[in-house]
Amino acid sequence: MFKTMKTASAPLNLHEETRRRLLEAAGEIFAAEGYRGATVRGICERARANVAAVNYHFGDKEALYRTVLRHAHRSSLERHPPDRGLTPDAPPARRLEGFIASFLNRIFDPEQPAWQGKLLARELFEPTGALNHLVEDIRPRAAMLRSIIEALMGPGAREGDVRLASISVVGQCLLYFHSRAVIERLYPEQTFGPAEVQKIAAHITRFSLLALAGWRGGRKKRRRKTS
Amino acid sequence: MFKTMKTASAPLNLHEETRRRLLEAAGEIFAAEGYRGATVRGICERARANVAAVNYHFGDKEALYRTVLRHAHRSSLERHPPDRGLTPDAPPARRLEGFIASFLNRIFDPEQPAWQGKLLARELFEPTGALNHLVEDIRPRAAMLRSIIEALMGPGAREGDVRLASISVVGQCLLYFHSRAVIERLYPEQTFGPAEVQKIAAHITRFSLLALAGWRGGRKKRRRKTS
Amino acid sequence: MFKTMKTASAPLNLHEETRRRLLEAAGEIFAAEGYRGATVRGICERARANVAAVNYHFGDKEALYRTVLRHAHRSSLERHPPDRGLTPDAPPARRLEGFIASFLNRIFDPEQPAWQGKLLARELFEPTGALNHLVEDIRPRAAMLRSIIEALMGPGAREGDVRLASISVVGQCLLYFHSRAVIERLYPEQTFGPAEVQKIAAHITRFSLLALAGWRGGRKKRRRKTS
Amino acid sequence: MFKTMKTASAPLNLHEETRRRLLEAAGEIFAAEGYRGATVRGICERARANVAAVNYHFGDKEALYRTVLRHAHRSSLERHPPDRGLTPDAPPARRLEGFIASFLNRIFDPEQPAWQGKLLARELFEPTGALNHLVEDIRPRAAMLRSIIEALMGPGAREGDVRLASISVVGQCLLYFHSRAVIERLYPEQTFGPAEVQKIAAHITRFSLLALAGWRGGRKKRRRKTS
DNA sequence: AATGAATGAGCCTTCATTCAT
DNA sequence: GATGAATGAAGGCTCATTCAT
Repeated sequence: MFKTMKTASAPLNLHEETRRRLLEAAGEIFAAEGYRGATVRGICERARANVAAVNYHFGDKEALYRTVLRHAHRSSLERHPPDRGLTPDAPPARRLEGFIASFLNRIFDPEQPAWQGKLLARELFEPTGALNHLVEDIRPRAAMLRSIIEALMGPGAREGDVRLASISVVGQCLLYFHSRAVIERLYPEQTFGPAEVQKIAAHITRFSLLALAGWRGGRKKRRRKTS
Repeated sequence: MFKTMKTASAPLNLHEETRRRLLEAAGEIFAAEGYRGATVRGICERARANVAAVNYHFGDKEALYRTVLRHAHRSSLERHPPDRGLTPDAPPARRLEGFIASFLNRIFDPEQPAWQGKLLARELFEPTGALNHLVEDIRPRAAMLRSIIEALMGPGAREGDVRLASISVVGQCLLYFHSRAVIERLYPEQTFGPAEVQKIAAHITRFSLLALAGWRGGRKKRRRKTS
Repeated sequence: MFKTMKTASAPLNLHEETRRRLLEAAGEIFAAEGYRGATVRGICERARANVAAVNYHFGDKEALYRTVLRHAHRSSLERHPPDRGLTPDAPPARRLEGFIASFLNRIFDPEQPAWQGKLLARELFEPTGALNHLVEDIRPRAAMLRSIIEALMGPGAREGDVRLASISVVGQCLLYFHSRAVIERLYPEQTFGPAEVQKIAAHITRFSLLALAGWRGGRKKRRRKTS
Repeated sequence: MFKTMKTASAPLNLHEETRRRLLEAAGEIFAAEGYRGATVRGICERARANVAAVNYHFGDKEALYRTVLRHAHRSSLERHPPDRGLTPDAPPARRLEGFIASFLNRIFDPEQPAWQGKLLARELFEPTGALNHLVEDIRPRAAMLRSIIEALMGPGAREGDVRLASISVVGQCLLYFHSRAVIERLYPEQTFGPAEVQKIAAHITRFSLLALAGWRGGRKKRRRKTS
């Protein structure tokens, strides 16, 4: 009985363990060197695995890359769910606040391995084809944000405006993701501890809510004007 | 002396001409394929030069890359001055509009080889030291934007708020630069011709102006409240 | 003794069954892909056996190949006896017809796994010693053909002529075996269904009988001339 | 002057010389090991060339193979032209004799490197795709043979019969090509010096002419009968 | 000065084989 | 006895670089 348990768990664990090590090593190297710059040999070496391990576990280099990318994005999403536990019937302003806060927390999560962000940024800026798969993971969140913004803009909001506004919101967050190095150099006194991140989230939320409120008001006014 | 004159006359022109063609070809290919993806052969072919021309003129591939980067760095901002010719005493709303429009036009300029921005952005992933110089070029533009926003926020604006607001404005623009690939996949119907870019610029301007106006109003209200 | 009985009963059947399946699968794949083109994995997969089964049952890939070759060697001629059941006292023309038809049917037999002949033929390129055994199997059939031809050529036939004529007959048949690929490319409309094969056999038979008849007649004529 | 001659001829010779050595080495190794069994590394080694030489001179392994194959076939054809200098208006019997003799001389040419025949035989029996190109070289000769046979069969010859008869003629020759090893073992006393080859050619010619003559006669007779 | 033929290091991948279970 | 996860040697090919001219 002991034996069967052993054969049923230990080898599986070894298998999974090797796989995990490969993913970890691949993530770091892909992030540091890019897809083409990374070498299967280097990844296997760092993972203390055989040269053929990548092909054995994942098929080929590209499949490994896709897996790493998805893994990074999903683990990040799981640690900071974009809805923050708020149901769709919560007040839209609070939902927006939750969305933005979770977004920023994802970006600045000190627990998340540094390579995950770098890897995602690389793929967003320099797509390799794996982006197509990744976008499918992004799509539902984009839809969620649009529904929040639609609620904030009011019933008469045009689809195009909702879309542009959602991009405006995301853009304010993502700048800290893509251009953090520049911001840190422009404003060295700016730090990104939990308190500061919360402040930034509050700012973006307020900035966006004000814009959206004004939009709604502006539409009304303009309507009155034109009518 | 005779020798240098010889090398400095007609042959030098050819020499320089080849060098120039190499730089241009390299820029386009580096931007399109990335550093690893670009091949020396491909660059030389497009520049109608010899296979050995890169090594002959620049030493090796990496030196060529650095030179291209420096080159791009120089000429990037000349075509689209951030103030769009507006003097500092123009109305701040118009100055903001000019800033945003010039920013977006730079990103989507179909004339300007797209690679210049791309190459600069690549520094964010693979800092080679050029980033520090780059930031110095950015600094005055950031100051200009802050001055615009300060004017829009009113005299009582806190420095931190101005800074965050300026980041909010820039973030809305830069998203189109960093994550264009994602946007194109999420919204395939979205195109980026001159008319659309103008629409986007108008949206960002309006979104930001509304937020800033609300901020001012909000501050007043809150002051009244707190006082 | 107990032990051997154990291995010789039910488990042995499974053992032998797997071995048999491996041989069959190997034969088909070796014939289709060649020795180098065949993969141990592919063979084991088709045989629904473990990856290591080949090494376990046969030692290594080459030993499997040799075994398959020997196997094919044995069962090749049993299905199409060269005399087609005709007794030696049948008319020689009919015996020739039978010989040729059986030869061609062997080549084009859709039932018999094509690989058997192919594997034997491969010996011609990569002699492994099996060729000598193969020739011994061929020898009696060659003798039979010569006796048929001798009968057709008449009593005065010289041994050298009989031999060359027998080669002429065999050559006409074997071309379809060795150069089928070329024939199919030169004459794409040519197919090799049972009806066509029968036509071909009839052609070769007629062609050969006419030649042999002419030979006999020619000899007579020439004798008269020279006498 | 001497210098320019040197630079204009020596490098070219070296280039061509390397190419030639590669072809020679490739021919031998492809013939011995087959397409898959041969390695680019091994070929380059034997040709005392760089590992990349094959890709440099021929593009890839397959292109090298095609070139070698064609080269072997064409050089063989050039040494023994199938028409043997006979014009199409020569008597068809003489043309057939020439065709067969040149075919056999090609097969038994002691000057031709042994690998050329082996290589061709391999490709005929185990096509790799290069055969499609090779067949285009074969096609005109097949047409030539058919025209000879048509002339011998007389004006009423059906196309199908002409084709089968041409295959019969070629088959008689090719047996010595494909199955020489078997013949040598079956009839050890048979040698293949120039005199014997001429004898064989004479036999095949006579055998075929008799068959074709009989065919013509047979047709006439049968016509009379059926009419 | 400028070329382009030639090089060799190194990449991804495949595959027969092994070994612990 | 039989498995299948894991190995490492080797293969074809690419590409930056060199060197004789």
